[in-house]
Amino acid sequence: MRHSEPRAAIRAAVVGEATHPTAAEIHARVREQLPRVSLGTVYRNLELFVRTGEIRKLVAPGGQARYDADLRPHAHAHCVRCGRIADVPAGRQAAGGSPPRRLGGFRILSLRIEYLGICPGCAPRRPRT
Amino acid sequence: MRHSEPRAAIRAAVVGEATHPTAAEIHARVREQLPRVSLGTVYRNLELFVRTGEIRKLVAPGGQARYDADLRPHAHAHCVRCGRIADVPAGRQAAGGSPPRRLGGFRILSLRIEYLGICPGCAPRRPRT
DNA sequence: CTAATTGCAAATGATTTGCAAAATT
DNA sequence: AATTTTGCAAATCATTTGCAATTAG
Repeated sequence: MRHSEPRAAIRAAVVGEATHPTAAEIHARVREQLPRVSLGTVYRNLELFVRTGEIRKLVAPGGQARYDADLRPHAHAHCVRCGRIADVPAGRQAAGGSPPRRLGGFRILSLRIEYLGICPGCAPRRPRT
Repeated sequence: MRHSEPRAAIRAAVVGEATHPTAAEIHARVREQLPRVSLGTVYRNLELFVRTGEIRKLVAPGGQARYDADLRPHAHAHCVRCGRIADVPAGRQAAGGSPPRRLGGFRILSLRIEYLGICPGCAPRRPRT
């Protein structure tokens, strides 16, 4: 893998963020510095990073993929309203521990624990009396 | 919700299957009996069933959604090669237990535990010496 | 009779890809 | 100089939607 400005900027936009950005969000951030970078390039590089194991791709129902540069095993809380994803510090529930190597004939590579719910920002604010 | 032939056939195609079919697979099955049913109708009904809680929708990285009529809490093993999804009998790992109601500000609705790996069918068969 | 449901086709939205030009080693 | 990477635009793929016709209650 060669070095390039767009690549470095894309990497920085994922690694520097704790927000699990989407490809479009990453694209926007990269463009602040390098306005000519295309969305296609963002996707190509993210895919590359995922394949080399540098970052992880998170899928959510009915939305864009999000990318996570924190490789430590941890769970996520997905907001079913806005799609936001928050980290759940390991240890809360069964989050920790590495998965078994085999399970029902499958060779297991990784374990994903995802909580679905409503984030604070989307919580229906009860009218004050 | 009214009754209709397409709806009944679509329901039967998900409920009768332990294979976590995709919308396209369900469509194919339904068409064996009712060849005029459109894919749009399949999607509309599946979405309806999901909203009423009759079935559950599973998302996988880079592929179609799959539908699961088994509502008991259980984990899934996703094949990263072919996309197939197998049930993981609860109790194997931390699969069981209902999630906490709140977590990091989120109101938690459900918990998804997904193992990623290679299914038996996709396993690279080691040449017999 | 009235409202829900359908088939069809067109629209959408995210992601991918072909290709010639530009950048990296 | 050889090869990778890019920008752009067009292509794909899954899913959704508008609408007039059909069907259920």
